[in-house]
Amino acid sequence: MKRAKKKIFADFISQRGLKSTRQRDIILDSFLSSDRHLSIEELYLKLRAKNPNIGYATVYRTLKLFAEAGIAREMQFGDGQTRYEHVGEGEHHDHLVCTRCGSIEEFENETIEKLQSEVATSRGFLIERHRLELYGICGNCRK
Amino acid sequence: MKRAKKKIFADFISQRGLKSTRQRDIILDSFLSSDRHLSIEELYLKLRAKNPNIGYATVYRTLKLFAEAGIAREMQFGDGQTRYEHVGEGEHHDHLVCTRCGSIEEFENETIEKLQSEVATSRGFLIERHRLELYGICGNCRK
DNA sequence: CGTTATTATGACTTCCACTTTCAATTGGAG
DNA sequence: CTCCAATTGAAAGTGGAAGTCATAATAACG
Repeated sequence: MKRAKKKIFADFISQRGLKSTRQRDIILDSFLSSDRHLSIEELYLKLRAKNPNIGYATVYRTLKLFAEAGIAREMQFGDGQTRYEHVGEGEHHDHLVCTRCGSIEEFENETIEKLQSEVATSRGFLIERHRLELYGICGNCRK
Repeated sequence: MKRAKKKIFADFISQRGLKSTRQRDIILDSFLSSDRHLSIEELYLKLRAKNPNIGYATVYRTLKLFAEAGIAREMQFGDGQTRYEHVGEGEHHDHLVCTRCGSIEEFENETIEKLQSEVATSRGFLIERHRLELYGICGNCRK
């Protein structure tokens, strides 16, 4: 899995005539071995712990590259920070966001997707993407 | 409807020991007679047309008050601006956001809501609120 | 290999949408 | 009418995103 994404990114880099650098490798490694839904700031701080001389702008730009390469996806959960989640193979999923501990779980539901398509179609609307988030208290916090 | 909301806000104001001011009245009027999903900036500009001496900060703070009073709701559609929509009586609805013209349509679908509850329940998650947005091209733009 | 044309990096600046501050003003209870 | 807390608006402050630019590093060529 990690190997596959590194391959994808390497290919992306060469196809675009970009360069493979130590920083990009470090950032990619760190991103791939992180929780899903990391913010730029969080990844930046995590990286700084081991690499005191890596810049915020580099993390920011590299994450954008990951998104362009298709191995990451930008997300907004209303906390004012952009978060990046790992992208599987074309899969899409929705989120359960805990308003107490901030944890983010994922789920998929085909029936919901189908109903969404129906709503859109009946209005002549062509869906490009969607977002569905349920905010509340997660199982852990309710115990 | 407008009358009812004015009443709600008036009650909110007095319950909290706040004051009724000319600015708040003007802003409330303007908000109630506007399209849904107005950004602070949009409402501010609309107000300035008639009242050149009303401040951005006042509009900003008043809109927050509306949200606290329960007559408005803050929304984010990824365009970097916070929008306020009118709140009906406890109703909730989802959105179709056109990525071309920026228009925002609303829809409701009970079956989807029910499925959401099922997903949450099966995970021990307690839903407080949710957001469902379909992004794409609206019927008008497709013509 | 060494050179060179590019691209990447990181410190710093700018931008933007709020958000807060503060001195002057204004409701409204008594 | 008085007095004081609440409000206002201009301006300054914030935080995260995005841009700038001189320096450093990489890939490709000779």
